[in-house]
Amino acid sequence: MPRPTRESYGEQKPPYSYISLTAMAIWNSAEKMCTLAEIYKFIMDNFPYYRKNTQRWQNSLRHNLSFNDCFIKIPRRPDRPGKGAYWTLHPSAMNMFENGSFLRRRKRFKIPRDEKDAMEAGLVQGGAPRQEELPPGVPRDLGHIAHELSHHMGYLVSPPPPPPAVALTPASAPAPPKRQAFTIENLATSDARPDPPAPVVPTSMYSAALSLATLPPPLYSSGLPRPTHYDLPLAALHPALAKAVPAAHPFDLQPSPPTEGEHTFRFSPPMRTL
DNA sequence: ACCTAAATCAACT
DNA sequence: AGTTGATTTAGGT
Repeated sequence: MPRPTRESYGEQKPPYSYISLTAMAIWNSAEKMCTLAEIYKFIMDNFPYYRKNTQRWQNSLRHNLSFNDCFIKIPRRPDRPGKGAYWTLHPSAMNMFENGSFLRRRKRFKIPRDEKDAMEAGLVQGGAPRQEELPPGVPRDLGHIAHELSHHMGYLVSPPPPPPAVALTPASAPAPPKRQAFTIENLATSDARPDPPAPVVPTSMYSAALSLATLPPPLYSSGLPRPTHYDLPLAALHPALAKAVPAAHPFDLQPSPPTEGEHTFRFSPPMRTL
């Protein structure tokens, strides 16, 4: 039996929930976040089944985005005009499919009330999850998901990030890499050569960092003093990722003095004048 | 059979 | 484009 590929479901409904499909679209995107239109496109491009009934399933998909706490809406920056906000995954939602089923999670992901409130009120501090909220199984589960996705879909990673939301200093835009297999390894490292034990990268942390970096000024200045930095719990940061992030983005991402025994990284978005 | 996540329909913004 | 509620369907045990 041939290995299933992204096209192998044909007109049949793929064994993925809308949540799974949406997560795939987000993971597949270079910046680990995308617009509704991009999510639609990803699904339709890859699953012929969804090329019809669009009114029905797209309504359901939107319902999912709003209803599920695992999806976070990132408002579009004014200097990045276009339609709709960006959607990304909540950093703590990475073990959603730990039971190996992409049809139904063991439990619905809900973020705690207080965190939700903090997010809505300040958003700045709330966007960075506290270390202890990350379930221990995160790395393994992420690896599992990536493996599943590449197995089922024969996935290809999209081209490199376009100029990120933050103003770029790029003397050299990274050359468009060849399309690579959709693995955490390839997401994390720019050179194709794996480090020995291939530790799994918490890409969710990368998302969190990027999410903060792309917060529009109104959000991180609303009512609050504008922070000069965030201390992010990038506890398990893969060395390759640590290198990759500053390469693509001009902000500082450096180890800060460990507080309370935990590793955090000081993340300083570039200051912009409004 | 039961529990509850996911899908659907739909009104409202 | 996004939010919310009500209701039905169906996955997992």
